Amino acid sequence: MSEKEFLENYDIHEFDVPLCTVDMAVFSLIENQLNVLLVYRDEHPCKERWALPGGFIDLNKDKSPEAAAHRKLKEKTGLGSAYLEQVETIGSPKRDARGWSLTVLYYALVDITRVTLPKVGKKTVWMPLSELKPRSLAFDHGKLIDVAMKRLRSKATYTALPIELMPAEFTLTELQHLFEMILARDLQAKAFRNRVMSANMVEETGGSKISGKRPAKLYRSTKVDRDTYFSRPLQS
Amino acid sequence: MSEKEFLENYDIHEFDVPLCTVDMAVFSLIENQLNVLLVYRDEHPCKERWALPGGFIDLNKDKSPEAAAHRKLKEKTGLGSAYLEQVETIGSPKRDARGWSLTVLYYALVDITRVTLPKVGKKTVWMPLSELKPRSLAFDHGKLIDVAMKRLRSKATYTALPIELMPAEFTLTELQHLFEMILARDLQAKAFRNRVMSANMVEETGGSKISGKRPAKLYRSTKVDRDTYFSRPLQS
DNA sequence: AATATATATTGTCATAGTGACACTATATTG
DNA sequence: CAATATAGTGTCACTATGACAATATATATT
Repeated sequence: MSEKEFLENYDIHEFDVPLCTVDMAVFSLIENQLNVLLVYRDEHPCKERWALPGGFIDLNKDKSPEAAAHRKLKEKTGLGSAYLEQVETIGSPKRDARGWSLTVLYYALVDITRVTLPKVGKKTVWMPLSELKPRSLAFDHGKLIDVAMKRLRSKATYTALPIELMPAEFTLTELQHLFEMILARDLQAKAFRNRVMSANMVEETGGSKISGKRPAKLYRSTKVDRDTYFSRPLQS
Repeated sequence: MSEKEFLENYDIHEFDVPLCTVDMAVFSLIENQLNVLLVYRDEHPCKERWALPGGFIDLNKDKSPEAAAHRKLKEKTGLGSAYLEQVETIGSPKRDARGWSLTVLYYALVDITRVTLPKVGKKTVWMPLSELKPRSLAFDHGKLIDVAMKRLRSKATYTALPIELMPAEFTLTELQHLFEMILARDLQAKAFRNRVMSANMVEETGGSKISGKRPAKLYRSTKVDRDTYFSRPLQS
């Protein structure tokens, strides 16, 4: 049999295949709190529960799982571009009542000032991580958020990635607070500042911000390569 | 409609779904060379070309993509356990002639002295990476090996993971050669030894190995947690 | 206007892991 | 016993970090 004949006779519907989805933990920083984007489910399964944005890969629209994730991110946040990273692919016969299902999990870091939640369509909400009840979410999405959060935490120890969550201009103290929140521990101001400055990850804007007493200098991200790692991770 | 009714009426075969596979880059160390396991394809598509071990997730046998990978590893190498890590999930409409396909890529590190290739069934071969012609492989498997290798290289800068490739007993010079091969650069013997010893990743066996002149002490892995990272990555 | 106070920012020093490279140790070979 | 090859160590400079004291600059208070 030639390859042509083989392909003409091949029918994927003859086989048992898993459900195949893409899910995303979209993180943002709102009033000094880490938030994650949730979408309300109007339909079965897990009807009337909150879930991560995501869904089936559209074989006609999507050229890759990344493309599917970007499409869904755009639908939910209006953002055409944002930091998006694949975390892990998780599958089991149990996680979706419809059958054996596989999801490619991503996380996205967005600057909340650039987001416009859609006014029509599905209900979406920013949920502070501190108020999240993981068990209440649809499917295993509580666990997925946990996996994504662990990855973000790990990244924060050896890259400046969380800077993606900051608005256009920010102070180093604000940035330090963000890292402290992600890492769930306090950092030394001097060590943190040396680290950030020597990596050339930010530059002064010239402006300053008064948040009480001494004004803090404002910085912007220099948009260097996200893959540039610090020469040492923060100590545990 | 109740959830029960919904599920009874749900038929995955109504939808266009991607082909869903698991592929593995199984690395081993043979005669001081990094090798990768290849399987000969008897059937279309990509008939009569070499490919990575892998294939469709079996919804009846496999409880997770990891389980599918472990099952295939056992089939091809006889190994019931080995270091196995998910790398990335890659999909596109083009990579498989049968249609839109998604593969969860893993890499495995095996001790070649514990491997027994199956005598019956598919032809399998250990291919030295130095002799590999990536373009000649089936599908995009050349690229997959490259992705897996990049991950292994990255890991070698901040973990002792490659130790999984070594036999039960080995000398530090041999281990250093392995790291040098993976990283594609020379390392300082003193720095390397300090690093390995202070992390308590190996212990002396008491024996020694004569490979010419002064005998080298033999060590074994202490099987500490694979997730314990060095406090600093090797400099680039 | 001087002082208290809160937050921002910097100075200083000890510590620890790395790279570089010279040096020592221990076997075989002729 | 000397030459040699490979194994393994001593030493030092460098650098990023943690710890914490010290300084800077604004507002609030008197």
